[in-house]
Amino acid sequence: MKTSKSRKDSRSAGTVTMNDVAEHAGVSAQTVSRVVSNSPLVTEKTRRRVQEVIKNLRYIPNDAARSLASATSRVVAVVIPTLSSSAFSAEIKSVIDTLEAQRISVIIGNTEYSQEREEAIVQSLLERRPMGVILTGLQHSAHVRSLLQQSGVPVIETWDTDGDPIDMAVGFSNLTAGYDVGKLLCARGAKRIAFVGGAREQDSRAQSRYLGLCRAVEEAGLPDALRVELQMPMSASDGVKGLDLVLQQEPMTDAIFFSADTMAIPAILECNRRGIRVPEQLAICGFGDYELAGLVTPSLTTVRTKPDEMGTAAARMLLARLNGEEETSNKIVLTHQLVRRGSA
Amino acid sequence: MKTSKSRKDSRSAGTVTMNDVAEHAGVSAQTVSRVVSNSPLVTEKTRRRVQEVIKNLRYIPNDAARSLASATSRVVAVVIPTLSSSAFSAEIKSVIDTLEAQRISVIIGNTEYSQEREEAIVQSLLERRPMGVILTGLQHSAHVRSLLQQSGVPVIETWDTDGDPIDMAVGFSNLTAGYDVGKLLCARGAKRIAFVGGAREQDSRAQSRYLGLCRAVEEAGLPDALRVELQMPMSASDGVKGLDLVLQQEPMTDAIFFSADTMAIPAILECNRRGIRVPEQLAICGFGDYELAGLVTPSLTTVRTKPDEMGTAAARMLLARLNGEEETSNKIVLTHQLVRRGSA
DNA sequence: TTGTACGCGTTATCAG
DNA sequence: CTGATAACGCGTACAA
Repeated sequence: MKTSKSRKDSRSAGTVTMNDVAEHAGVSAQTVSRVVSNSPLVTEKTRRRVQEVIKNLRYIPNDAARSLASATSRVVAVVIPTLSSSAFSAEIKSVIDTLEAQRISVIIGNTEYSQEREEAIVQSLLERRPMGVILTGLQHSAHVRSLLQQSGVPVIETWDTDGDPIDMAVGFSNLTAGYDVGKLLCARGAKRIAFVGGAREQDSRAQSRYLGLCRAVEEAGLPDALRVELQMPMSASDGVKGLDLVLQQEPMTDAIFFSADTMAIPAILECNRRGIRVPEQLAICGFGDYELAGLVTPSLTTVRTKPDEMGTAAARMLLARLNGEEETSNKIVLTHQLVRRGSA
Repeated sequence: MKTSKSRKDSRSAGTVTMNDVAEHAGVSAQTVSRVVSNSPLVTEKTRRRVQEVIKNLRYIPNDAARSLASATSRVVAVVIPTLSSSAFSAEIKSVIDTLEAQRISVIIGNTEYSQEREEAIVQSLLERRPMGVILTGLQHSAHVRSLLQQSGVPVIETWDTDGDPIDMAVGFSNLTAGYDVGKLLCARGAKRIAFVGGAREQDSRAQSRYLGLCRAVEEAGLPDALRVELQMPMSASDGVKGLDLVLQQEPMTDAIFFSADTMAIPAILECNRRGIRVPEQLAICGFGDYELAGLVTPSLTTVRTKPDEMGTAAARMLLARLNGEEETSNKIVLTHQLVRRGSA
């Protein structure tokens, strides 16, 4: 009879383990394990008995032990730049929904657009030995990249396909999207175009859209687009602020491309209030096709991307890799659509 | 020399463990463990040496092993009804930010307003032995409650304080908030008031707001408020739909209380479009004080709650419990404010 | 179909 | 201040 203070005593005593279930059911722990994991190698009868005991004892498997023994984790990490954008929320929702069926949980890392925070977050997330890591964008510090590559975890980068992924990527071309917007604005006859977005180092995707815009502007033989940089993440009031800054720096501006509908929608509202006629006097184009885009007056011309499809695609791509399926490509380019409405 | 196919071979071979670090550093694994966990019981010299090796070998601790051995998990689960509401996103962001400092990760469970999904999610999340579970609202199935209570995990319910928590709660009184709105609308002289929200069983918090509204309406001696129920989660177009349904069922309605700004804002925009004068002809009140509330015309009268403060408070409350701090109360009631603007 | 032996990578415990 | 040893709860491999 062991009397030494076993470690178990000091733990939350009441924890029911697989062995407890096994004893009560008169089977081996292994059989319980089989029942829990739905192995077909168990008689219907014993399965029922074991499940009964599981229920009575309220046994809940310990995932840490499972992970340790099986070297897999049922966790996927998603790292995003902000939680205050409906686009990223929608992406996460799709990822969660897609992975839930496989009983995989999602851990969220929130960088707030900071590369430093991204490093710390990735490092910390890797300790959970996730089955995959879903990042935002293609721009990451060398440290993050090497960390991820060393670890061998499948990595999926989202929201951008204008570059080479660490491993896999699902997104769209921000460059092309920006170019499309530029073409439209030029075709409308805009002469002085401005762009409002986050700092270029902070949000490289917005930067790509800006570059696309510039290309179109240049092709049209127009002067360079004014670029107004705001602090990320952007809020609705930044729409008004961006509008102010543009008009202040370049009063003759006749078209503004906002890097997100978050800003474009308030900008339209503000124009209405000030009596600035949209689009006649000032054309406005957003990005993201948020819900309200079609409901404001004039309705917002914007670029529709599909965050939910992107999330689903990312999750599927990851599952495919985990299932060892053959990959046709490591990069999925989703289409975006220029949704032409009233504001431009 | 062991030659049997050890299990290690079949694993992702390159994994560096604490023992590897120990060998390379010429110390015991225990010392490495102490260094990793910042134990003060290590000479500065050996600490440096070990850290050097950790860096060179790119050692990343295995959290599953840590959890198993220490019976703690550095994970907190947050269960919300939808990810498409900025309110819940804001709450989550605060929770993540507050917990990040303690290197605690957050796992998100998304119920989509389904109690069934909530059960499955809670069950599954408990397998991770989270340090705490943060739920939305006070309404949960008996199964969920007993599951949680049995497990012994600290539970924090948010967004509602009109009832008894399983364990702890942080929120505000939806009942009072609804009552405040009702008082305001009545004071404005509204005679026929309507409420637009989700199905009552799905969203008990909105239901409480409705009940508060009803009380005020009754006190004013007005006829019962019309209640229009929509499918959760609500989107912007539901604002227009809600408006339509109300006017269709009760054309003489002169005030609408929407259970969320998500709907109230599009409703205002739609009224503008249709030439319905707000608030003269139809007063509109929202809930949540979303960013755009102050930017539409007329600006939206609404109730401000503070999802971010709620998230922070919930996280802190949890940390306090984990630190064994004494609790003054198991329920924190945050204030809400009726923000009176142009629409009501 | 079921059971046994062992190891997964780490921390707790206690001896030095 | 450091190390040896024994768990932690489960899955893998193989035997029965």
